[in-house]
Amino acid sequence: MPKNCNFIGKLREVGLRPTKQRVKMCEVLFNREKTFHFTINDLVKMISEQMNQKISLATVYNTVHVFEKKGYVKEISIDSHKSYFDTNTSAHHHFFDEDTHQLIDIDKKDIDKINIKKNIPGKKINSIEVLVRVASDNQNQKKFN
Amino acid sequence: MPKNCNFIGKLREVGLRPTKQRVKMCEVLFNREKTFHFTINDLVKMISEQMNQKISLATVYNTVHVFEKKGYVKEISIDSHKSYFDTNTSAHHHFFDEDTHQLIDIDKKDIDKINIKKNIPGKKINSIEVLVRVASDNQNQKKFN
DNA sequence: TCAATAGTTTAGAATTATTATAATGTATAT
DNA sequence: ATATACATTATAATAATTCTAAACTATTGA
Repeated sequence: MPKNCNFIGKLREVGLRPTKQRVKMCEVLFNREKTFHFTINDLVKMISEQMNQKISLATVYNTVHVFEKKGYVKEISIDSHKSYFDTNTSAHHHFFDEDTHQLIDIDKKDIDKINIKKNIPGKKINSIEVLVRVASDNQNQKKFN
Repeated sequence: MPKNCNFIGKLREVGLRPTKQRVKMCEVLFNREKTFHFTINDLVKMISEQMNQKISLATVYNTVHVFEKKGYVKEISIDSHKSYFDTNTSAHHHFFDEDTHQLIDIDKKDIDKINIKKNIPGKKINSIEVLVRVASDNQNQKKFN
């Protein structure tokens, strides 16, 4: 979603009423240069800081999930104990920094096309995603292959 | 872990007392031909069925996590709402069937080596894993790239 | 414009997955 | 055999998420 766009219009387009909570969420999520990775808690914190009024946790959960269903954000599976979301909804790859728990997009050009030489009978591939776990170079080193 | 091995000895090797609960868990997890993917609930159900005695949920949680720390099993991040474990602890790739919620290993030879052309300064790669989501061919089709 | 209504937000309760606790039970070393 | 350290258990606690029902608000159309 481009910067500074008309969030009220965008919300109407997908059949959502442009309430002030939703418009504020759009600003926090989409009014930025780069892809944004967040957890529900991150979002509640940021919205609370930017609004004179408190926002309910349930509203943030509900609205994020509506946005997910409508394709505005996408959930990333990294850690089964926390839900991470991404404002980049295309299938793409990530670094996950195990020290800081930060997600970083991997540019499509920085990874070769993945070719799966086998398929599951009767099943179609929906997505192929790579997760590269990284950590500080001078500690916590594990082998990989 | 090979089939029909001495679980009591294996447990002792990593400093775990071979209680009947742990031996039973070993049998369920490792006494099989192929890699096994499971959730804690799967395991409780299977163990309960195979033992005359009930096993506590907490024991299964605790023991699975001890096994994980000791490198007998490995957690797989697929779905942020459920923890999947795998008896294949090497870094490898998976199909995830979105219809049945089943995990299937991808053989190393069925996927080309992944080459990441960029790195994060000061960070070392710990693992590279690919997740291929599949679903029934005649429904639920999404584009991928 | 302004009420009717359909949809939204909210606080708090409910649910689910997981972890901690404290009492009881058991494997092991001596 | 017995003491002791470690395990198991039922249950309580916690954390993340979802549900609920009442209050609130944006939209529609008279």
